[in-house]
Amino acid sequence: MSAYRQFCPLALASETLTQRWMLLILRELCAGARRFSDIHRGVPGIRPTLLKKRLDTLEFAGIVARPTRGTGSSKPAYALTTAGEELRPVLAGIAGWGQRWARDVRDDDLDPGWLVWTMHRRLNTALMPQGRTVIQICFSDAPAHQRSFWLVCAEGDVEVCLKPPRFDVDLLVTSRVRALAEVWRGLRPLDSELRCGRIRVEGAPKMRRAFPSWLLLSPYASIERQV
Amino acid sequence: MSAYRQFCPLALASETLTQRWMLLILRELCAGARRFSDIHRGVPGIRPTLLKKRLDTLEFAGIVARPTRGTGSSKPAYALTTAGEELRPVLAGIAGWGQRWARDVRDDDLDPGWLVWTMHRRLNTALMPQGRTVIQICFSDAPAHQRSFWLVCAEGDVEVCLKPPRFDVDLLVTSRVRALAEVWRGLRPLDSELRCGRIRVEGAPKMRRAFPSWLLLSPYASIERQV
DNA sequence: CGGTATCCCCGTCGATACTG
DNA sequence: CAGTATCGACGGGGATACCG
Repeated sequence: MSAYRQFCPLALASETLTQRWMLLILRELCAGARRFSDIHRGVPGIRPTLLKKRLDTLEFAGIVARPTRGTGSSKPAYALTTAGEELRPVLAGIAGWGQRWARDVRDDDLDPGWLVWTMHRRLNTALMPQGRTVIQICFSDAPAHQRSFWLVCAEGDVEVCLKPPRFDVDLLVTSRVRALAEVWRGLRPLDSELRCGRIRVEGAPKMRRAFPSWLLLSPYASIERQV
Repeated sequence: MSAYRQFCPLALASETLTQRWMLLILRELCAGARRFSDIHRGVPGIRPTLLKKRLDTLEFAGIVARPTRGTGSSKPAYALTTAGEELRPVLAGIAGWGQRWARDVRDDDLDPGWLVWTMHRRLNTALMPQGRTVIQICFSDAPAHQRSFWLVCAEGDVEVCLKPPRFDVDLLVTSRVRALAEVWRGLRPLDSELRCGRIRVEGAPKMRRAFPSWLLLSPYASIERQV
């Protein structure tokens, strides 16, 4: 993207921030992603080549730093600088506006894999039973290769598996993609979806009752949509 | 720009907002521009074709409305909807971040015409003498065709002229482009630039003394730069 | 003033394959 | 895991000219 040739602070900020994929990459970094592959999982549409290029641009702009660079450490990582941290409220502002006013989602936008990936960072593990909890999410209307996902929760950590883990499933959640996505977005309350059967939960009664408390929704779910 | 295919509110908002020129067009609308040519003067780099296309996109997205559309009125105008008004704090957030953290401006970015255009909306006409006040701005290092501009202030209204108006000049301000731009951006105080002669003001003593109070700076001038 | 029409270039991005 | 190399196509957008 060539520059705007204006010294307005909005124009200067835009040069970097409005490049394609940039805000989504920053969203992942704000959400705590540090490794290349984790950032990529949160922005699956981008090619690795381009992701690398964007990360280099962010580093050059002083928004991202690579703490381990040059240390020979085997764990490359990306981190937000102070300038990057200050983008948090900016992104929150854009997202908040999007929650209120952006277009409706199309079926195209409903990527089940991404839904699970973004959910996995917003599970209240503190309320889960001791030890390991395995939740299987089954999307009844998804193509075979992204029908089922497994969330393995242990010691406050949540891992997303695309194949059945070797552990027993404690809770099976079945739903169409859109139904769960709309709950996630705060457009419908979970309990009403459970009551009318659009989302079903199977497992031990204790687990089933606790499930709604585990599921933290999108950070913007509480902002009321205007359109 | 093709869509991101994510139902994240940030992604949905980005689809429209991160299109090239979009934020600058919205900046002009937020600043009060209503007519096509006024928007264009604030974003001189864009082609009319593309500007029209972007405005249509904004209208389609519900951010801009055309109150006179279909009325046969001869004064076409663009206006922000409620959704558009709610972008104000979002743009202010991005610009505020830019003021603190964006790259330094290059000589390329120092368009004198744009500086005058953006200044003309931030003149404190209430403090000016009754009747008409004409300020000539002369950029000593600018190419001939954008060396001089005239601000004609009358009845609370400020007009930018590229050619000498038929009225006498009350105040002549001479400066290099960068010097005035840096004052505008809040990087240096005006009075020190006046004292050291990097910016010179000629005219009746009363006018000369009043001038600094007329010149409101960039809305972001008071935000301290961090880099 | 407020746009259109047309042409064409070049940079961006996507696809695929490969590597330390 | 964390990228790199190479290639090709597309389309956004820049330039110029024109119109009601």
